[in-house]
Amino acid sequence: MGIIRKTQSVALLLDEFNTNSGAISVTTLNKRLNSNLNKSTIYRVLDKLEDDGVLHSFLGDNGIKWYAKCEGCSHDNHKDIHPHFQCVVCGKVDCLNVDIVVPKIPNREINSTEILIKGKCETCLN
Amino acid sequence: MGIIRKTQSVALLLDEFNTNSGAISVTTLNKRLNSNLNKSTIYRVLDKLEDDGVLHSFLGDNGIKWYAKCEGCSHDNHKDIHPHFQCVVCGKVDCLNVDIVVPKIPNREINSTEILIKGKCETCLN
DNA sequence: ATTATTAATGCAACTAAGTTGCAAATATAA
DNA sequence: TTATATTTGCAACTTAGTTGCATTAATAAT
Repeated sequence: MGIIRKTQSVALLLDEFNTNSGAISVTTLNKRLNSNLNKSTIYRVLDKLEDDGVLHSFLGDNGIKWYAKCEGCSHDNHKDIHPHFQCVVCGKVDCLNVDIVVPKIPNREINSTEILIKGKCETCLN
Repeated sequence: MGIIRKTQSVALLLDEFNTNSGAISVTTLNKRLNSNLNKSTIYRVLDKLEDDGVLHSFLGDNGIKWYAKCEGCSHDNHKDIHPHFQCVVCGKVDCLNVDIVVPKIPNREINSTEILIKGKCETCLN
């Protein structure tokens, strides 16, 4: 079940994603908002926003959860399956607007695919 | 730095990978071996075996670390970059012998790519 | 506008994965 | 057989994430 009431917590969290491009890790959100929001609240609201198709989540480098805004997703159709890119220098993560073809695999049914590409981002290249 | 001495711990852990096909999660190894080995030892030995190119590691569904035997890797050349498949029913994880083409991305340097495919495995399909 | 209802929040306590420092044990070299 | 240095176990710790419950605050009903 997703978001039902428009609360301060929801507004604060959504604001983070509206004022920043790219993905944000849960640990970063906790550090940024811990004076305003309890960590349980942060986890619960993010979970609901994902349910609603507003955010999508994925695992970054150390198994830490990241969230980013969805484009064209809904509750039962998370359709922007795209790779994520994590910079090994600055740690920043972005969604990549790239298609990667995952071949069919004999005798297996594919539900979803998570692709994490690691390397150096634009700003850290030089 | 990798393995230097041939200890009981190393033998016990390697045995797990020799008698089982597929990948094994750290949590499973801890459950299986906790009467023989301390968890610190398990983490440390796995780490060294990865350094030596005997095992490779990756993150499964919930950010839990999995290990599997390498084929043709060495300390400074982990060359079997392949996708991993995790069954959403039984939780089993296998290495897939499949090539997935990751396109070059403008203004970024790609170091590595982790691909986790989720779905139903052979045995859980029916 | 006031009250009633129920979702959302804060809090504290908890679980589980993973790490670390240090003393004791055990491979290997001398 | 002894010396040395790696490896191990242990206990204590860190951090991500979860849960139950009482309180707070949106929303609906009056």
